[in-house]
Formats: sequence, C-alpha cells, structure tokens
Amino acid sequence: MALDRRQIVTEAVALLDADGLDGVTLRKLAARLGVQQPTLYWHLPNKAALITAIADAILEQQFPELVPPNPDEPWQEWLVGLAERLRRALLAHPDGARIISTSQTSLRMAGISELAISTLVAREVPLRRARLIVLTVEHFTVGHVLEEQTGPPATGSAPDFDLEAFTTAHPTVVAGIAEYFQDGRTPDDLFRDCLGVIIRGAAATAGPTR
Amino acid sequence: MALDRRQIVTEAVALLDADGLDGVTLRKLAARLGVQQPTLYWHLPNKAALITAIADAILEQQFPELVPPNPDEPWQEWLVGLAERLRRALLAHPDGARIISTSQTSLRMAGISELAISTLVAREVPLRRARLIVLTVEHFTVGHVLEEQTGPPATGSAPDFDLEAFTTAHPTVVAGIAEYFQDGRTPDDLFRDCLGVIIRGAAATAGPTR
DNA sequence: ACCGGGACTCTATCACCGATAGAGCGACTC
DNA sequence: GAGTCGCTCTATCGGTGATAGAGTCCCGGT
Repeated sequence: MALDRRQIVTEAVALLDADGLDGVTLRKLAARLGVQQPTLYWHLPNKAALITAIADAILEQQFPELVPPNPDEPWQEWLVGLAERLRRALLAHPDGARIISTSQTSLRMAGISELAISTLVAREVPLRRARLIVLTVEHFTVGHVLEEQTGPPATGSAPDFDLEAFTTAHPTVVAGIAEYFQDGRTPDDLFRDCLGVIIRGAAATAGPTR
Repeated sequence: MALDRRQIVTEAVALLDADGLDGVTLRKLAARLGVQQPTLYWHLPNKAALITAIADAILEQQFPELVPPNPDEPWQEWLVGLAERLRRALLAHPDGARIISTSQTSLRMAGISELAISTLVAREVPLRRARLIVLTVEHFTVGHVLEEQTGPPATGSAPDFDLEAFTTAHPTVVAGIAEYFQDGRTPDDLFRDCLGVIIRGAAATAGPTR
C-alpha cells in the first residue's frame, strides 16, 4: 500500500503538533509512517517542500473554501473576519506563523490575497488602495502572531530575566501591558484592537465607507 | 589575548552578511576567529544566545541611541521615521527579519517600544491607544520585511513556477503589482504607503492630530 | 619563590540531522 | 517469462550543536 503525499503531510502536521517545528524531522516523520527516512525523498524533493506543504495544509484547514462576503456585509467587517481566521489558522499549531513565513509564498496564501483584494475592488475600493490595505493586514497578522508564538520564554522560568530591572527601564511598556489586561481583555482582543487601527486607516480614504 | 563577546558578535554579523543565516555556524564562526568551535561555549550558553546577540547588534547599528522627536515634529511623522529605520535595520543584513523574529524579545527592541509608546503618551495619546499603535506598526514592519526578504525565490529560476497559470488564477494580485510598480515606485514606497494606512488609522482617533 | 586557582582554550566524541547512491523487490505489461 | 516502473530499502556522507574533560597560562597570596 503505497505511501502518498497527502498521508505524509497529515502525519507531518501531527508531528508538528506533538514536537513543534524543531521536532519535525524526516526520521521521526518516517518512523510515524512506518518507513525508513530516505523513502520520503521519493515523494519530496527536500525538507523545504515538506514545510511548504505543511503551511498549505494549515491554511487549508482554516480556509477550506474562499468565500466572499454577503452582499450587505461591509468589507471592513469581512476583512477583519478574514484576518482573524488567518490568525486562528496560525495559532492552531505550534510555530504556525514561523512555518508560513518560512515557506516560500504558498499558492493558497496567494489565493487568500486574491480573494481579499478583488473583494475590496468589487466594493469600489481602488485597486492600488485595496492592495495596500490587504498587504498591510496580512503582514501585520503574520508579524503579530509570530510574536504571540515566540512570546513567553518559559512558564515563570525566565533564563536570567530581571523583571524588576526591566520594569524600571521600560515603565511605559509595562504599564501599557498592565493597563490593557487588567480588566479581563484577552490576546484575542489585543489582536482585534490592533487590527482596528489598520481598518480605521483603511476606511478613512478607501472611498465609500461601505 | 582573550576572545571577547563583542568581537564574537562582530564576526558573527560579518559571517551572516557573507553566508546568510543558514551559513552562520559555530564552526565557521570559530574558524574566522582563529579558534576551535567548543571555545565559543565558554562565551555563549548556546547558539540561540548568539542569534539574540546578533539581533541586538543589528538593531544597535541603526539605533545607536534612542532619540525622541523634536518638540515641533508631529508624532505621526516621527513614528513613520522610526518604522523606516527599523525596516532599514532589518534589510541591512540577510535574513534580518528572520533573525529578530527568531530571537526572544531583545532588550533593545523593548527599548524601542518604550521610546515610541512614551513619546506618544507625551503627545497626549492615551496609553492604551499609544500601545496599540506602536504594536501595530512594529508587527507590521517585521511581517512586511520578512516577506520582502523571503520574496524572490531565485533570479528567473523559479523551481516549477508557472507564471501564466498564476496570473490567470490570481489576476487581481498580478494586476495590483503591475499597477503599483509601473510608474517607478519602489519597495520603499510600498512600505511607506502601507505604513500610511496604519498611521491614518492611528491619527483618526488618537486624540489631537498633533 | 612557590604554588594554587581561575580564566580560557584545546582534543575527542555524541547524537542527530538532511541528503545521496545504489541495491532490492513486487506488481503489472508485453 | 522478461522487462520495466513504482516504491522502499541499506549504507553512508558531510555537517551540526552540544558536552566531557584535559591542558595551558597568567596572576595574586603566602
């Protein structure tokens, strides 16, 4: 029963979930598939291709189909929803953001861009502005999740991190964090709020508000 | 004459410039320093620490000192300039964006955040909004440069990339690129224009325009 | 003058990684 | 039955980050 690419990618994602990106090894992956490591090279040209395939699978999971907004939904809301789905796709697996930023531009990502830009254009946003807005949202999302996932070094076990010194050196940063999360706000809210800054700017001169 | 950390980092950056991030190897670095590889472990706990040190050095090169804006400069302009300096810092070395996104939050990066947020607060932007704006700008910048540096796979030698198929599948994306660059615009302009979207949103409800 | 200790570098070696070469094997076709 | 193609195997390469533990050399205290 021949090994097929689909099965390889599925198991690779499972391995990613279990061991993180650094744990995704051709040998470990082969072992999971009950096969020797060089066998994988019959199906893949190299490891980078595997990573790209994983990136595609991660996106596919959250974007099984690309759907434009309802005709009466403002594009701003729809675009926010798209960015939130993208973020959830990246957060759904360890190092998700690292993976899609490592892989060369995947076709599926281009498909998302195509949908987003053309949707805005259909809403009479000029092409140039539509592209700027979508690029901004996409790049911000990747950058943001990248930091979300790199973020906490370890659970309370910082290597030599001196919190007290950090606080006195960066009082405003610390105060800003404390202020934001004091009343029950979550990282989801933070992402949405940052996104709001972009969308507000996008709506400002994008043409008609809806 | 003892090897010192400063010297190690300097040579590591040179090696990065020559061979890219994947070329930064403890053995190659040691060879440049006229030393055996395990010697480096007396000065560094592990390779991750080296990457973090490189990230710090890259930022230091573009931000030798952290200067607030002139009293009469609008914070919007100043923040754009800050983001552009950050981008140039990342672009100045191969894989610059990958490096700072890999390294755990460096102190120098926190210093930049501190300066930016406190500057906006001094201009009477509420703390919460100041933080949102700065986070948005920073994350966007990293995400943007990350793609700028990952971008072109090779000079005309795409692996199996079918441009024609891509164009028919993503007409709006391709049209957007063509439209933007047709009249001499540069990637620098693209970054600035995207940043403009964010800044416009930031100014919209940030309080006084200046 | 000695000598002990710490700073710094060395050799040797691990376990593991991605990748390649080339043999083997089974099924299917002619 | 012979050959071919699809797929997997064994063996092995060069390279990587990391550790163990043995020097070496200088400097300060006695």
